[in-house]
Amino acid sequence: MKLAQYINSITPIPEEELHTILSYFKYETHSKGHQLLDVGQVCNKLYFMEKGLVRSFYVNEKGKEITIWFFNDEGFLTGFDSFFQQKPSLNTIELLEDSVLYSITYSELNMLFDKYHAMEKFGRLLSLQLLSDVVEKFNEIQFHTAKERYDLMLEKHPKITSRAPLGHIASYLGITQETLSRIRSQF
Amino acid sequence: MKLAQYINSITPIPEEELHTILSYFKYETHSKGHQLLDVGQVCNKLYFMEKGLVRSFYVNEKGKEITIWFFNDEGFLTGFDSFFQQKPSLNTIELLEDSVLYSITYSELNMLFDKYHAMEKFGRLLSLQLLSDVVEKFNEIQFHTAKERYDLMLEKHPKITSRAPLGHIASYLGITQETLSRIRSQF
DNA sequence: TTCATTTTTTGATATATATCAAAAGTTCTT
DNA sequence: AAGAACTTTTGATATATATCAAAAAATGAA
Repeated sequence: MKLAQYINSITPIPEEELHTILSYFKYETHSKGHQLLDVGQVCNKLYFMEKGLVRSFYVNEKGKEITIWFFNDEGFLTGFDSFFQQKPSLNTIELLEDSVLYSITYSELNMLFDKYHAMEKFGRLLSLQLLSDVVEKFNEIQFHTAKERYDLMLEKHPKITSRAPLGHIASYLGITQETLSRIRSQF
Repeated sequence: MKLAQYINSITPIPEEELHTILSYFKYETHSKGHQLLDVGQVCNKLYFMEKGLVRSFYVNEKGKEITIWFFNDEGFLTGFDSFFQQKPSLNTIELLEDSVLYSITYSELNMLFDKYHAMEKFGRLLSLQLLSDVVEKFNEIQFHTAKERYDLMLEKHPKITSRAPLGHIASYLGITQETLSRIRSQF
């Protein structure tokens, strides 16, 4: 199972503890278009994605959907603010492809954090990794031209760039879809 | 001591453990202009700031200093990437005012994480808070005009906005200092 | 397979902000 | 206190990207 490997690669967890931890994760599959989280809902689950493509977005004042992040690798995702602070979400999380996930609830996760020191450490290291990912994205977007942003995205996330719709990618990069279309046609 | 209160406000730590933890923090004062971290150095300290003003910046391809963050509240700061991954820093951390700090080394901190489950939890929650701060900053900057960015900064960080030089604020907001000067004069 | 819907492309024009240059103001040093 | 060095302001012009509009292409449903 990919999830076990993933956890162990971040920090080693004693066999028996890991076994208990894994037992709390529930296998879920959902098809394209399914919403894991909607605006106003309190996110109650942390997901591990085994396969699929997902995005988080919000609708701005002008009614336009702004994509905040994509996810397609093996790894954890959730409505971060909503989940960790248990408050209503400002964003929607939507599947862009049929996906395979494992989920754990907020209370189960916290129980495991309290029960196992190694699990708490895993949580700390995962948070630090998320932090570093966010900072990286930030640097890729601010201080770069539209073309540079797209090139960076092509380089760092080629799978997402080829699978997600142009409009979603454009809003993720903070540019209009017309501009992205022109950038693509220049090559 | 502000540091003890701060830690306890994030997660309660048993009296005796907290006492031991605090004993590892060293009081440091430095004057304006002092660099806590320079490019190429591996950051070895996590700082708690009790009083002062500090910024982190890098020098871009054109030789211009780009400010990444300011800090003036009571709270923790370090060269995050460099410290947590123990790799050479890409940024400089510089004091903009005489400051009062407490520091702990990387190895001491990790020793405490391993020794006390409550400390590990503190580390996890602190990382999550940093994550949420970074996401907030990101949203304030992307998708806003130069004027809106400045107004948001004025609103959220009035102390920094009045104490830091205009050029530093401009690069932090991702605009030129000429533009920021014009925004200010419009009021 | 066809029609309707959604997504992408192309074109013309507008606009916010950058860039370059120089003057004015402020702060630091001796 | 005077001069040097740095910071901020002001002006003129350039430019990347947005906006608005409509055509073309792709996708999905019946």
